[in-house]
Amino acid sequence: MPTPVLSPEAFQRRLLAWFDRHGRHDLPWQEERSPYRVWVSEIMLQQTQVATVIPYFERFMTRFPDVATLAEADQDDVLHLWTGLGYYARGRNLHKAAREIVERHAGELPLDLEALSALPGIGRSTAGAIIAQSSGRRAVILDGNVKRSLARLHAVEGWPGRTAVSRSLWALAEHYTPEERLVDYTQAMMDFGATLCRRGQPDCMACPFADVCVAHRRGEERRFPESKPRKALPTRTTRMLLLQDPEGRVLLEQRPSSGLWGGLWGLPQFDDIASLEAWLDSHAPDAELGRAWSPFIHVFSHFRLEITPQLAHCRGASAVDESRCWYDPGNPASIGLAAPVKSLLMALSPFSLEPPAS
DNA sequence: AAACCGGGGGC
DNA sequence: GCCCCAGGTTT
Repeated sequence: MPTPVLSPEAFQRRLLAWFDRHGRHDLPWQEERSPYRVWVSEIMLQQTQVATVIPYFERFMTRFPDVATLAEADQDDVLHLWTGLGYYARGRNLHKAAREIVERHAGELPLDLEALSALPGIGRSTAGAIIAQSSGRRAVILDGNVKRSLARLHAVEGWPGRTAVSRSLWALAEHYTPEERLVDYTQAMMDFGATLCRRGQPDCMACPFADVCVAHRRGEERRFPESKPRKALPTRTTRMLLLQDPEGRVLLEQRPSSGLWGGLWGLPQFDDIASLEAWLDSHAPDAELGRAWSPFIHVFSHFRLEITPQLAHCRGASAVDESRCWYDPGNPASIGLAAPVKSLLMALSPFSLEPPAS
């Protein structure tokens, strides 16, 4: 664990003094603090800011006032009230967990870490928040706001997604967590990160920890927590078949409507030369392989595609259906083409003799 | 355009 | 057990 900047008692004293004056004390789930209300609010807050969540929370509680009502509801009803919040998997998990709570826990949220985190959609931090907020028992939280605050306060190096960094932050969170006033303490930690130790503009002038914050003393508060390392783009490889008929037309296929190049027209694509040849055997038995052009790279936001164009020639035009057509490079039809396919076809046109540059 | 986020899931 | 991703929004 990084060296704590304060004793737990000093940390709690400063934080709670700040919270009493500047924290949020009138959120809907702060009145009538049942485990159920805290749970639903925590799930909603995982994905959305407080101001947006409030009306959704109110509607949800009116329609599903308790675990049993939620468990009995149709999933569609639940997702209907979730509409606009996004991340529907979490709405589905909430519903599924309600049914498990009815079946396995007699309709009451189990207030221990292990049983809570076994429920779908509830992990270590959310389980801690539910326990602390609804029972006042000691439990540790580490959501995004807390991670950011602790990382700055101690200048914890590295991206919190890394196991070692996460372990350090959990250890610090554990170190500072008090035995008393857990409801206020956990709310204070979340509020502190959300409203003062913000990601973009931390309000260090108003911060009760400015004198001990390592990042602030170094003038580097914006550097923590470190962001996810930009990974070098992975490279995938593919072969694109340029099958030409005697008139020089090229066979195109329409791609599936979703996914990469969804709905656009492209060349038949294969992972390797063997599957390309197998495809030719069944679709154009008279075709003869021509030469392969040198590979070139097409860059996407999340990967690089190394494309090896493979020429082939056939005598007659083989079967064409709704998702196949013969494309004349000298007289191009107006159809949507994937960018690298377009440059390949232009390279085939009578006015160009060379494959595209890489 | 990129960062963000707790949990789930793949390996 | 480690790492990556989904899925919308915020910056």
